[in-house]
Amino acid sequence: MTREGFIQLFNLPTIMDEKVETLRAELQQVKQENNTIKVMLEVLSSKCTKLESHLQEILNNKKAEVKGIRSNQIGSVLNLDTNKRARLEFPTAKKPLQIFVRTHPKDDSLIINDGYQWRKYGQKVTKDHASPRAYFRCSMAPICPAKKKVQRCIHDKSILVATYDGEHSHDVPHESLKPSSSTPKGSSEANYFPTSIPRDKEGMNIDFALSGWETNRRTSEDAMQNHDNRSNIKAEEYVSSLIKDPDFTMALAEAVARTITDQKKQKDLNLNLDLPEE
DNA sequence: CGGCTTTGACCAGCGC
DNA sequence: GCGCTGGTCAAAGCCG
Repeated sequence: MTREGFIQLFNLPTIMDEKVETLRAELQQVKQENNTIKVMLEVLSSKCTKLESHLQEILNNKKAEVKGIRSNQIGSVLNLDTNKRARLEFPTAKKPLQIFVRTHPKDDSLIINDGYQWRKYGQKVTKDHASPRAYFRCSMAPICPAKKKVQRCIHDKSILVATYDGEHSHDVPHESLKPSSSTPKGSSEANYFPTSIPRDKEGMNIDFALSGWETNRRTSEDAMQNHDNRSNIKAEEYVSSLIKDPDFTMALAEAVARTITDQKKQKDLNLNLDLPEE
């Protein structure tokens, strides 16, 4: 055996250890990506369900039009009969807008900086969620009917799901797209990409928090924090144009599906090579 | 002191 | 009618 050969043989365990470490790191990364895709799939699936129900609703409405408005008249009479506790009810939008916001994993607050000033009026632990749901009311105008519910995603607790009800009765506060000074003391707010998604596009809104999360996590965190007003508005315009394109949603779904296929291929390859699986 | 959050109590709707 | 659940109220306490 040559001298070089002996040295190589002597260093073999170290080389193997390094390789194992590299492979472990890669495996870990793939696992994380897998989790992200799971969440995205869940979101897409829920949106698909919403679209289906919306379609069903449209079909039902068409049927109702054919039959006439008789049933609606009966319904309104029934409403008048109710002798229930008078709640301050304002006319709200037909469908709530849902927004997904990524927060720091260690941040357990339910506060999202979306440019408006919200006052928390309740918190509840719901049946199907381990994390509590917080209820907020817009406090920018005395009689603003806008409300929102904020809850953490079941599968990824770093993601906040905000459901908006009602429309604001005042102007959009562009200035406060940055974290506002009126923000509750000491609370860290979630990074937020403003949207101007029309309500009729509900179900097609994009999960800003999720898109490109794994591939560009660090960049997006830093970038979002450093966004100034102008870039936020630009982003808003850009996102709006994307959302208006129905092909974009399809392309996104295809991309997710492709990623899953690629991952499966990689896994099969690893198995063929007899690589250890955790 | 005003504005906010917290939290237990209360209420309405719904299913059984 | 009853129990469960989600949504809201309101008193108490905290903080700048």
